[in-house]
Amino acid sequence: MFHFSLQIEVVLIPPHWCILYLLLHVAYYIVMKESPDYGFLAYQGFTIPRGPRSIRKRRPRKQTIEDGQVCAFELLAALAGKLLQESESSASSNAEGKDQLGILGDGFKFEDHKAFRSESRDPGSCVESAFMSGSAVREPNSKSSLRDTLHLGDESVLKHTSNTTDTDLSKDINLDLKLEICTSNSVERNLPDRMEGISSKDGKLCDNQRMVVDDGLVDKNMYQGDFVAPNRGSRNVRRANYVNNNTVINSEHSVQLQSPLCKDPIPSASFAKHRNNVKFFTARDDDNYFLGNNTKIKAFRPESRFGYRRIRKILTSKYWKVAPTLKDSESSDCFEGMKPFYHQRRSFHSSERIQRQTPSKRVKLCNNDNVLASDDETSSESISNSPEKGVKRDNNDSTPFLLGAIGRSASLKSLQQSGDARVKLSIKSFKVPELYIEVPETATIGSLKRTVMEAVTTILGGGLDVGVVLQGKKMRDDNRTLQQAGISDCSNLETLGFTLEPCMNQVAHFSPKKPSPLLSQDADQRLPRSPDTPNLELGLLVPSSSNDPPTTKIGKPVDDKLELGLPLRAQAEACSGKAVKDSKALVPMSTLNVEPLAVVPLNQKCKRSEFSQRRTRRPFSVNEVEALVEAVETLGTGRWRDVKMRAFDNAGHRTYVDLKDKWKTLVHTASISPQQRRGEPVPQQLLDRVLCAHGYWSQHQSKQHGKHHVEPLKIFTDGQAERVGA
DNA sequence: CTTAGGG
DNA sequence: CCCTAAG
Repeated sequence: MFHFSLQIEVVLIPPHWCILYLLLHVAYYIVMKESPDYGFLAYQGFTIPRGPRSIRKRRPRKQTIEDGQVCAFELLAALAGKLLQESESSASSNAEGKDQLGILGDGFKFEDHKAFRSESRDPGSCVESAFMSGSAVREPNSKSSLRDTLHLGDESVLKHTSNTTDTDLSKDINLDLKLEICTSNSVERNLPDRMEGISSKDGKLCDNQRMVVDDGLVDKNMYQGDFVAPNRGSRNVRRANYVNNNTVINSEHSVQLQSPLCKDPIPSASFAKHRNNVKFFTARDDDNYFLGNNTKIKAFRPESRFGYRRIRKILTSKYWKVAPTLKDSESSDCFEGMKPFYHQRRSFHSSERIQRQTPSKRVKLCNNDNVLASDDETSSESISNSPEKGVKRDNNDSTPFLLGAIGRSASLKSLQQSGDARVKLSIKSFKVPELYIEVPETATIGSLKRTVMEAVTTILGGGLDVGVVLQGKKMRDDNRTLQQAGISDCSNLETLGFTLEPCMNQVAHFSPKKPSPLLSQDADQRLPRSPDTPNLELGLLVPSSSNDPPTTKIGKPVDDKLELGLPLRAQAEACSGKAVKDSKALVPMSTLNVEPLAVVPLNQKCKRSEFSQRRTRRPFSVNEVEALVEAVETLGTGRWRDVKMRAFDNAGHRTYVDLKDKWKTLVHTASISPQQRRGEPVPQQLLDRVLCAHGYWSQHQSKQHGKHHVEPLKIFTDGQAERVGA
């Protein structure tokens, strides 16, 4: 049970822009709760508990601590976010959004790695992978360590919202963990990994602290990320650099954290694969923090673009229900990449499945007593929140520790300025991908902790994408504007949720083959699919406050813009190149797709939309239809895969089955009277072509492979079809 | 994994 | 869109 929360600002993009930009100011806090109550160990079987049955039973954190056990793992993970802000228009609006996020600064605390070391007492383990909160470190016995560490509270949020300013926003991260214990398991390995970071902040948290994470699993290679933590108030940021080539950050405002490079060389070819570049940075001045995440995880088996469905399937149906033995060939396949991490039997897996996970409970960090509160509600949304459950802050305000639901609350605001509407929202928590952990029964609690930590760090450090869920539906189309998705509608904000999920590079729209190393898959996904869009450039990266030099978070010579911008642009270029290749490349559905999502009653969302979630509906735009028609005219109706590649190659969604289905409906649509048609009207001309092509290919049996090349019927247009077909 | 169809 | 049976 991890509680993970963060705050995100979503900037609405001008209507016609096809890019969805999210700027995430993310602070991660991960806490792992290992209280015996969990019963992880209790499970002998292969089934894994979905989550803590009863969190309430858990003992207060402090107690655990007292027991001398590591109560929680705290992890500061960096997550990347992309933000686009239009500088010009934003200028005016910035005033409002200015002090929005202060998350990182106060929210996190980094500790000395010494503490960690002290922590590692596990006989068998070399290093304790647990993260201790700063306070904890200092005062191991302190019960309130967590609390201190985390400055999470509604207050901050509120302040934030109110733009009061420097308030800290902190978030917690909730993770649902599944543990699988195999009796037959073998020895665990301890691979120390460490993440080190420095965070600065003016507030309560110690500035210049650094965090060291020891992750047994992670190899040096695994984490080759840079974590940049925002430095809000501190002038001096101290930077710990364990990484070989770390750059030092001198920026006053920024701090850079470098993720762990382990000294321990753990030879594993597989590790090489896991490289993360995580950037965690924030800008202090304008209060805009950017989290850049450049991570790429290959741990997961690459999924073909066409195959995401498969994964989905796996995740969704049978597998997820069955407690993950991972015996499944399929599932193992999916995760196979992960295995290398754990040499022997130890392994953890994370998958999208998580998202569908049901009844997982969320644990929230609580106040002074370090109590963990659980949120019973379906994991599905970060949306729902239960402030009431939260514990107060140390301030003893009665303010609930946790923020309200994501998007919910006053913090949301949309204003129309300069024609640019903005949506502001805060995210209470992120859902993190499910983790599968396998440890021997004989493993010690400490090793279990380490294992979890490893898994968590691996996941967080390397491969998460942010998912957007609206009304229980995943918003998969990154090209869609918030407006189009209906997010602009204030009333819907409550149903807006975010998830962290394993990245699926493969699904990325662009350069699926291999994303540029610089780019994070994250970025990938968020990039506008169509290069055509003039606005691409804009979108990318203009930091919300373009004027915020402070954002220089990156200590490197490069300024933040560069940091972010370059990669993105590069990618964009790549894309465009590709696009060029595929003349059929679809034009962003942007303008055409106006169809907002139906508004679903809030209640519905709770309804475990989490698991059997249907893909979000993405009506085909006219452009897409045209591309489809064109492709079918050329290729015929039996080669959907080819059609897909030809015209929708870079449309991450849109499987060939989708195309086939669409064609089916198009044919139907074309055959009915215009009055009976619904949805975005398809130009009659296109429908005519549909009929022509349909007729033509029906006769030519394009589907039959035996057939030789049938002439594409590009020739016809309109009325000529008949003739040709004959 | 693809196709083809039904739901 | 989903799901599945069939290549």
